[in-house]
Amino acid sequence: MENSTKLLKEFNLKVTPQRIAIVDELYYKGHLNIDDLYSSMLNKFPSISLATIYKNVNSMVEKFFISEVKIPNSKSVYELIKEEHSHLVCENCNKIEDIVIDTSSVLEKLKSQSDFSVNYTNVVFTGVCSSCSK
Amino acid sequence: MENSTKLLKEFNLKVTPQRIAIVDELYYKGHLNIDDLYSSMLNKFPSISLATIYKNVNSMVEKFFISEVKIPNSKSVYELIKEEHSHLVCENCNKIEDIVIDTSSVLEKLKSQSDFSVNYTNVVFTGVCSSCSK
DNA sequence: CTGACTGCAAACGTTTTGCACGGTA
DNA sequence: TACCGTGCAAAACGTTTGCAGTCAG
Repeated sequence: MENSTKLLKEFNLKVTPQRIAIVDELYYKGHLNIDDLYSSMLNKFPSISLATIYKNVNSMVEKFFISEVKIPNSKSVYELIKEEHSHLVCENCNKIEDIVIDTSSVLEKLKSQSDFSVNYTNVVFTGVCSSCSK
Repeated sequence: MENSTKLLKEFNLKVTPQRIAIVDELYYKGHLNIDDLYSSMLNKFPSISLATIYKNVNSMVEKFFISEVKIPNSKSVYELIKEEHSHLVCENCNKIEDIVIDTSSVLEKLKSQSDFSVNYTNVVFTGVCSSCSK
């Protein structure tokens, strides 16, 4: 069975061709906003509705299968949930990369300064990617 | 001269009673979303328009006087621009606190892993604040 | 005095909803 | 077969725009 089908079942989402395509697209592209997703889906399903995109994205978010990534000064993108990671956003080409960075040193500092108990650490680096800085 | 008036002038924003009130409110409350800001303003200016809030917030953002803070799973809030800092968001009471944390250790790690050149580091910690965990 | 700001209403873009139909389990 | 997903159209929502009157510089 294909990977996307398996994943959808694991997250208790009914398997439809549209959903498989959304998962495939997120898998290959990594980060997509609603419009990108809609454009891509239109290639495969010329009569797909934007409402279908929204409904599916929303139910996938609810089931913690995908997550919304809020980017400063830009539209939100969606990505498949995986290991906790940070994001690199290029101001020049707008590309978003994932990077797994050990944030324990910052968490230690926080613990020494505050009584706040952290469940989730969100880090977004904005700057210029290696290909753009060449 | 009051503080807010002075600040508005420094940022080349014409001083109006509505703008002074917005700055005062942001100064005292720290972080406010558009609706909170509108509600507060309605107390002082019963006929203020939402459009006025938007127009002022937008021009203040353009002049780098205030900034939008995007919070995972929640509405954006606005704050006066000051020293770079991170945010603590309580999942329980939704309060947002500022915290100045040294993020150089994470930047060092990033530098050793990638060629990305960082201009701005955005950190949001989500969890439970000290008063809620009591 | 001039240009910018305000408040109102209309317009706009984005997201959600209701419904009839079709597909999945 | 029963329920859920799809596509369409309409509705709802948040934000922006245009305009006439007013105010700040």
